[in-house]
Amino acid sequence: MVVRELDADRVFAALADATRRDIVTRVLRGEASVTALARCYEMSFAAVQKHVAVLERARLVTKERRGREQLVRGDITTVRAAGHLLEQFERVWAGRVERMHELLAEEAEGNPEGPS
Amino acid sequence: MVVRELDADRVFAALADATRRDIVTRVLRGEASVTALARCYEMSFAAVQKHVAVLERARLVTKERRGREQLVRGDITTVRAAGHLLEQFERVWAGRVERMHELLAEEAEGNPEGPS
DNA sequence: GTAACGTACAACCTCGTGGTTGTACGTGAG
DNA sequence: CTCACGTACAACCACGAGGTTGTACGTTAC
Repeated sequence: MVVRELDADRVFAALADATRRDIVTRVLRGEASVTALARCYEMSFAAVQKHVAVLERARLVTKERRGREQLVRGDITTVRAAGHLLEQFERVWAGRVERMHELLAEEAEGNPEGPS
Repeated sequence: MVVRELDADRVFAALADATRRDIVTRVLRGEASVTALARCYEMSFAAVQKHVAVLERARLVTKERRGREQLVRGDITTVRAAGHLLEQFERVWAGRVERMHELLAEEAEGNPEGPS
């Protein structure tokens, strides 16, 4: 397996919100309970809980029960998987540039073996 | 300027759709008109047009009029900017690991100058 | 045991998104 | 000039996202 299947739709959608990106940053720095996270933002506990749920479905965070608390921690592997997807765009783009160079080279050489 | 201000919300939201990611791939490989793109997908022209508009607002693509056509091309710099944002998550995560190592080191040394 | 805490979830509202069809307008070809 | 083409945009619909409040349930503290 490629470490794990990446649900690109869910991951990018989850990252498309400033609050959620902030939550990811916090729990990447160190685990935190849902209520501890909720205290950081000016919105209801339920709202934060939903954000965490979105991040969990995207596998950007994991939850682990400890006593009556639920500890949330960031999952760096999913972040990396998203980064790799972006790198694929880079490769596509680089490939296009390479093809352009080939064309230019052929023209400069007077198309010795180019298409008729 | 940091090359240009990245609107993370818009960029990630734009990337959170398979059709739009496919469009980005195509126009990163080589420019294409909106109708040419529309022919690639089983949805109305207007729908594809909207997707392109979303990508344009996120600056993932640029449009340039040529005659009666509108040429769409991918903007690799925005893709890179998004990648750099993901790398910031990596750094946060790495920083946490580093701090963990410091704590372990202090414990191993018997906390010669640690907190009372 | 009881009370407070941390969590989960349902119901509800509003707004943006992704799709449709229809219409209008500028440009290029014949 | 005329007509087809490429594009733009408005109106509409269905659905999910993001927020709220209220309620319920398990767990810890006292």
